[in-house]
Amino acid sequence: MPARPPLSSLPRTLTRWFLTSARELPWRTNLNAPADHRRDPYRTLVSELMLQQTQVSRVIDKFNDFLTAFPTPASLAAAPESRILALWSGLGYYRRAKLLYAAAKAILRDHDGRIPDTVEELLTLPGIGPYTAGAIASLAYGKPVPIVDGNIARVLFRIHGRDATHADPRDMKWAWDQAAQLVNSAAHAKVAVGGVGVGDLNEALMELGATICTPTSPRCNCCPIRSHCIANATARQHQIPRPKRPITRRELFCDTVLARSPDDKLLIEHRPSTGMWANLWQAPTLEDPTAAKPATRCRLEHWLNLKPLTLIERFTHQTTHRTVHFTIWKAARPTPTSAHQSPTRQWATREQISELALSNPQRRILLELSR
DNA sequence: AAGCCGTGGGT
DNA sequence: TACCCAAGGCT
Repeated sequence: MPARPPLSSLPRTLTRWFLTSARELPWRTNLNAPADHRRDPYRTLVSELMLQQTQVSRVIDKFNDFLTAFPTPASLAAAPESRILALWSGLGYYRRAKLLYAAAKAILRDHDGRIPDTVEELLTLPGIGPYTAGAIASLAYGKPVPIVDGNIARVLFRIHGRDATHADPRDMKWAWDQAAQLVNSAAHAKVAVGGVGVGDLNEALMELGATICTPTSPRCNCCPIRSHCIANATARQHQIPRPKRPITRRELFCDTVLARSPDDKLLIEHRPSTGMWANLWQAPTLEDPTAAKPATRCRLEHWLNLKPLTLIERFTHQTTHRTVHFTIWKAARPTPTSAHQSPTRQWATREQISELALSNPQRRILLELSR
């Protein structure tokens, strides 16, 4: 077996691979610019928030729409929150939209509309934790700071052949230390002579994890740093990292009523500002956390003061922590009377509804099942 | 500090 | 199919 090359040569090998084979993504704008101006900080901020726990393929269209609507931090900070949430529809983890909005306001108020360039300042902004702060500082500003996300942790565990898991804080601490060592060696070696910066090393590590060093079936034969990798040398790439312990999903029953008025409007209501799908809109939904089965027709008719109701569809919707059983009911020719009104309930056209913030199941209910 | 927060790609 | 888990952060 050939000896592994010194780890000090890894940053150069990796960044060279990255600069020649990186995917073209809308937030990677100036790959030919100097290393500390390669990315626009605002585009980096928005993309990093959208990319938290979310795959690249899910983000691209949302990112483009979002930047068309809010091209600058000032335009974002000045927008109504409802519009921001609407543009986030379908992305999931909707709290991120609210936090990004709060961050934009703080950037206008405390930083003169400029995205901060230090980890310390970035960490004070809502929605920005250790990973995102380091990502903005290094990717957008070329600062020599480490970052560790799920990808980079996996890559580092495998390179070093460490029997580790993302769930163990000690393993993650170790990964941050390793990432810092790599960044320091790259900064000292002044990889930047060729216009390559520490940001490129960080992004290269992520790109490798996302495209080559994937969780299951890594493509080791395409890997530019295969010769550095202990997991590959010992054929343990499939065992590293160890799987997280499985989560148990709670069941939730949602009974949703589709009510269409004679003038072709649908009844909608606003969800509370906490919990799942916070602040999103939905067709009136009875959600009983203690129920083990759908509500009875009688209870629903009484609840909304609408009858008769007919059952038109059932489906389940999975989230990370829940299995949501939807039962969809249709109200026969309701008239928009005060009986159905409440502070959070109103009638709206399909066109209006299509512009609102909706969860994916409610989008299906209100815009597809209602046809 | 463990649970919570969405959705769909990949296998 | 069912299950893992993704450019995490907040409470």
